[in-house]
Amino acid sequence: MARFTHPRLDEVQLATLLHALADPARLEIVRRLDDHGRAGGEDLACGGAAACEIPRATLSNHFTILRGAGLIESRKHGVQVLNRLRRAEVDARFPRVLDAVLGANGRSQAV
Amino acid sequence: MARFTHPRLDEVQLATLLHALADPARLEIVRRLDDHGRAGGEDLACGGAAACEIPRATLSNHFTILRGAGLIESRKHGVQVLNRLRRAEVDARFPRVLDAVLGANGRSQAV
DNA sequence: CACATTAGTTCAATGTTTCCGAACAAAGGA
DNA sequence: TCCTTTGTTCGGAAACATTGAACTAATGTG
Repeated sequence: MARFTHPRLDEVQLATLLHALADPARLEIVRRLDDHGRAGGEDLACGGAAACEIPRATLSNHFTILRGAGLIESRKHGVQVLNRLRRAEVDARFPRVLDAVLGANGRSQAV
Repeated sequence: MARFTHPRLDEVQLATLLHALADPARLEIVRRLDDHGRAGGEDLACGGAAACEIPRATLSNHFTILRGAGLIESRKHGVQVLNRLRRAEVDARFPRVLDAVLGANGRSQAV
């Protein structure tokens, strides 16, 4: 189990970020991490950040993609892996994109 | 050659929109259509909206994806197909998303 | 300490998308 | 009529996503 690798955000392309967000499950994960972060909560484990119907192998893959896009940072903590949104860094690199994507269709509108 | 079908934007999911934007070639097409629209220009033919190195079959596919995401409207005009960005409709459905995506990495920053 | 449990990862098979050359179609010219 | 230009469609190869099963690592528990 290799340690996680997190890209610097200036290495991340816009298309990569958008691709990571272009999936309902991953969008949901990012939303939960964002909500959780705003509420001042601790980082979320993979299981807690996603809907439970998703198979674990698939989930693991989703988190890998989110990491690769610079969207989340993961660290091991006991049995679990805790994740947090790299909000500030993403905002600095792609201003307003996360706000728009999360806000535009946050909870107010039908998806 | 069937007539093009354009979805209503309330039928389009955020993930679908993001997926359509999550490709450098398509992002480039959308940027050009946007620039062109802002400049008050006529609609752009498929060929004119994209980098010429892309094979035509691939291009055609890109345009199909953009249409399916509600991002562009296409109409036949002689031999060519003219395209325009459905800016107002996309903005109404997903406020700020296009602005952020096009603006955040428009021409000022390195991609 | 041995054994079980829990949370994720890796592997491998399968399924789905994407890419693109080649053949095709339709609209104008020459 | 035949040629050219602009896209589309087809079909096979390549790339990517999904997921069950086997695995690993941390941490209980008897």
